[in-house]
Amino acid sequence: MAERPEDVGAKLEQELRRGVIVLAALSQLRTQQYGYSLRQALAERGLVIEEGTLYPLLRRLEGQGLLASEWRIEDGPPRRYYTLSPQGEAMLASLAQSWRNMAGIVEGLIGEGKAGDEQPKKRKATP
Amino acid sequence: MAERPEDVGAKLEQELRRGVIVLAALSQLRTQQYGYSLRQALAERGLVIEEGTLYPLLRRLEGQGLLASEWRIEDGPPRRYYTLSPQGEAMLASLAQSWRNMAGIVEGLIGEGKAGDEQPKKRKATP
DNA sequence: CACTATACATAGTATCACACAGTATGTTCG
DNA sequence: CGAACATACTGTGTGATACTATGTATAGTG
Repeated sequence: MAERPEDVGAKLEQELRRGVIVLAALSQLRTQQYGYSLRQALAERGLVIEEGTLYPLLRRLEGQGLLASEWRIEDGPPRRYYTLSPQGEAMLASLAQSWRNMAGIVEGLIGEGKAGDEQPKKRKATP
Repeated sequence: MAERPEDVGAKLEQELRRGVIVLAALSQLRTQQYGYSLRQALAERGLVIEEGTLYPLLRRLEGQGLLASEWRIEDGPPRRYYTLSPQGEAMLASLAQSWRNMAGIVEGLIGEGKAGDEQPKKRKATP
């Protein structure tokens, strides 16, 4: 079965989003949030994450010690509020660093070749 | 079992790399390359991809019609050379666009909160 | 009360990077 | 020559995880 190109594109874009999700979530949890509000905050900024993705993610990150959570009751229904733990902050800093590094590499990759356009280096047969 | 933080970090970084791999490979295949040389080219630019990842990836991308390949014999052992197909070029352009969009979002996310630091918007109870 | 938005949770599926192992062909050097 | 190493590709198995779909419950609204 030949896959439709728009499916392929969607899948690749999803993969692109995938690696970023954790970083995005952590970055927003510098201020305390509950899951639903976090999801909306991210969506507002252009990053849509499904509920079935976000909630398990938050539990996972908490299990890894990057987040701390507590139930709280205020206006509406009980909500589970999350914040960065100290390790979470450290991880966020580290991840942000990795991201910037990665972004630099990718920028270089997709930028080059427009001009330049050198051919692939042939493995030297007789040095 | 508590996961060691460096494992967690490594895994997250890997996830970060994951989404980028296809884009990186496509970007380099604007010039014809074989698998091994592609791997080296990417490694030189700071993106290390395992063989067990890259080779299947190339076959997959070819299966999706994004790449064209041919065996060729020159100096050394037979090598399978890959290049972008027209659809591959289109996909590369599209993905690069997605990437830039994503990069902008992430940049905004990790940049904000340093200053600013507004508290989480409370869902208005009475709209 | 029915209906919608909010809020969280879980089971099941599919995808995919990587580890690991294997095959085979150069190249180098004692 | 032949042992060791780099090159070049292939294949299997596994673990992690994003998403779909579905379920539960509460709060506000007509």
